[in-house]
Amino acid sequence: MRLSTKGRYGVKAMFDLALHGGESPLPLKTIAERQEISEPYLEQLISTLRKSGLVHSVRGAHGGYLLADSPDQITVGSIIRSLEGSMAPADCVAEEEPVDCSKADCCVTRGVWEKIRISIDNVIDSITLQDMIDDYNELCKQNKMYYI
Amino acid sequence: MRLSTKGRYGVKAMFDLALHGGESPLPLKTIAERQEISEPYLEQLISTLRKSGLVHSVRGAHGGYLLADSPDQITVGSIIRSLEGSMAPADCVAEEEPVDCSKADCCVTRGVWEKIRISIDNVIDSITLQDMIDDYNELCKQNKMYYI
DNA sequence: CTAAAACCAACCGAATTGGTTGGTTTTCGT
DNA sequence: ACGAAAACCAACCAATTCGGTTGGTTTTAG
Repeated sequence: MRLSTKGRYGVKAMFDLALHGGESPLPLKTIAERQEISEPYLEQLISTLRKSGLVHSVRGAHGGYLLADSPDQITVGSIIRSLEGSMAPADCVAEEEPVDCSKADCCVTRGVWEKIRISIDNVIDSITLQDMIDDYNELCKQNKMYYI
Repeated sequence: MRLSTKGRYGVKAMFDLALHGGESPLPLKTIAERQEISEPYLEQLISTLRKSGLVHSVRGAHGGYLLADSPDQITVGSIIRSLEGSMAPADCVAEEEPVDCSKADCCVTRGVWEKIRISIDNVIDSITLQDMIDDYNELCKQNKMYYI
């Protein structure tokens, strides 16, 4: 049950924006190169993130992207959900428009899928970009591994 | 990040075996019909489960399948892992042969994927087929919904 | 005016998914 | 001894998804 590159690249890009972005917009090219992601592909992903209101864009020369909110207000969950939809292991337990099954009221496996979904949601909704920055500062900076 | 039908059908089939199976082997046809799964497709899945040692088979007429252990010894995790591999959201945090990344020692997103994997593992390894039977008895039997 | 950058739509090859088809072997009951 | 039931097995297949690429247009700072 792998996450697709959409979710993984999306989180990487948003983390990059949180770590290296500031007042002035960060061009996509910079993010794509630093995170080693195909730029035109990342463009599709960030377009989705923009439509979800997680980033703002500035067009034209010296344009780029900015986080729409402070890093401690943006969760990994909101990023992943924007790009991949619900983290439900089965359609019948998705948050948004769960496919309803005729046997739902007596489906034991449904209970299992729901427990998994809730458990994933708890994790991804509890991690913010600020948490990741803090991790980065502990994990990497002291090892003299900057700007990754 | 949906589970594929392999994992979902596999858990359903194993639950069916736990609920309706007994001393004598249960033919696949019965399970497939009751769970509304294509029989030849389910055959591929149960073949995998057999090779993983989760079920035993009896060939010939009046043959079928039996759980290899008591329901309280078989976890949902072992079933899903047999059919789908690790529940890791990214290759770099899979239990078995994690693809190692050159940046692993300074990768913050890796930490996120690992937390997700551990959280999923905790849930699926804590649910046994016996737990599902107990849920069934509470949830369905009192509503007079037998044999589903 | 030009370069940089966001924005957009359409296309594409490869892999995966969710099966099906067409057998063979084994074993029970008669 | 034989027929039916059932496990076992390998190969094939259509549709979808994945992970992009291509080829533009619009916008804006300098």
